[in-house]
Amino acid sequence: MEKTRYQFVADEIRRRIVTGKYPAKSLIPDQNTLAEEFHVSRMTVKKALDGLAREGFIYKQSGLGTYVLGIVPLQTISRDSPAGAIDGLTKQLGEDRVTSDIISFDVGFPNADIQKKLDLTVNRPVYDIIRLRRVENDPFILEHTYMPVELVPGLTENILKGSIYSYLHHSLNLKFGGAYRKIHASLATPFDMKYLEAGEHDPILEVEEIVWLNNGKNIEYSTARNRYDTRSYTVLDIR
Amino acid sequence: MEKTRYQFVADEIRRRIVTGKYPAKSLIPDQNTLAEEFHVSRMTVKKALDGLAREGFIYKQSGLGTYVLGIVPLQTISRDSPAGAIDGLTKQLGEDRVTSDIISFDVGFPNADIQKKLDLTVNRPVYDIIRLRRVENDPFILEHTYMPVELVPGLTENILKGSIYSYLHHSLNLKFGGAYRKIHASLATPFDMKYLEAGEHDPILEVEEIVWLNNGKNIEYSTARNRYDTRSYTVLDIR
DNA sequence: TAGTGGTCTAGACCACTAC
DNA sequence: TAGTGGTCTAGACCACTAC
Repeated sequence: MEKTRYQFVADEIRRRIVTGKYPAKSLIPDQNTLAEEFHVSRMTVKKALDGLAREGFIYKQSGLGTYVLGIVPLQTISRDSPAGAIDGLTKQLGEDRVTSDIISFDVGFPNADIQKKLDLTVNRPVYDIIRLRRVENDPFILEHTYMPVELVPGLTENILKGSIYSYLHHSLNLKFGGAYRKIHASLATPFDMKYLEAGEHDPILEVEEIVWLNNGKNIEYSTARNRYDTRSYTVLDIR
Repeated sequence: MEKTRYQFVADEIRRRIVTGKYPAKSLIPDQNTLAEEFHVSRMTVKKALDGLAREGFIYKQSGLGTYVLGIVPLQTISRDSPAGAIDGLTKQLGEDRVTSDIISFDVGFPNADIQKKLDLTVNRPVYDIIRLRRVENDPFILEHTYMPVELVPGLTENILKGSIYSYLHHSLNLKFGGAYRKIHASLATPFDMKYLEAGEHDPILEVEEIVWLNNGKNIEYSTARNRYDTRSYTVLDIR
């Protein structure tokens, strides 16, 4: 797993910004100077800077130069979801802090809605999993997940108690392509009241999502529900 | 405003995907073939395809080729917020359908929280605006906006009744750099009940955001509140 | 007028995949 | 072994900015 040159350049410039060597609102050296310093072509420097611009570290203005952006007030509370959160709660919060109760774990043929969401025909079975994710033992997320059996062979209760995502990544060697999410506020159901210890009139934040692999196949349709006072969802939107 | 070559190529390939000339899940021609067809270099084709991959239209696999992604079930209800919505409600829904009631329009020195959110010192005045945005006359979003006066000179009630964003873009010629958003579910306040016609126990979806310009200056801190049954927030997250 | 970042080229070498 | 996309180069021309 060798680092490419543009990754090396991007990592180093990012480090200089984070450590204050390139202070917020200052101009960084121009692309030709950086190309000389790193012994790469200007195109390679540009590719590194393009990535940093997408991450929100810098902005480039043709004719003027490249500026360091003031760090966005990323006062992300530790339980907030980062923008690109696709790697599951366990990775986000650390393995020790997250545990999962399995509320139900079934297999069946998908109904019309799930067929559409997962892009499956009716005769392809899906897992139907409900878990309560706990953080330091407090109930945190009530997660209802559908996954095509054919893409996730060998799922066991043991895996469900830990991290599905780690199983997908490391054991099945699957790679994510992207996710489509929809965030709602909704009313607490008796289910929420029972498992999330929500009050009758507590609002619930629900994240509904479809996740697909880098080969384009849909791997998951799920809803994740939180009590309104335990979590927000954050998005960083550049350009 | 001439189109660049890679934009031309991207637009044409996007058109072929949308019209079905390149069907979902099929391989599109390789980069060399496309380069020949469009009379451009392979790097230019690659740049076009990189953009389409970020938009979620295709995925590329080294050694194999470039595939058309199945269209994500973008069953985006018309009132949902698209992922990159930064252009204001008026542009999103069309000028005819959106009107605004001005609930309050003040100027003052920013408190500590607003100073931090807008990266201002205390002696720089800010507008403090509360508007009720209506869609086809129904109350829709209760919007509380702070903006630095020095960046938005000449704001009037007339502008507030229409679209602030159109004023920023077309009259002041400002360009957005990005936004940081935080989405919450929260309890209805008496204010929500009065203006959004929310019931006492209706959950509220709140989008809190900081918007900055392409020169890195923060232009807006705002909260936008909706009744839970009128709007979701959607995010497309690639790779 | 000198300096900036954006675009574009023609060619090279690479790792990976399928056969 | 042939074909794919990824990376990288050295150089060119451009529009735009500041002086």
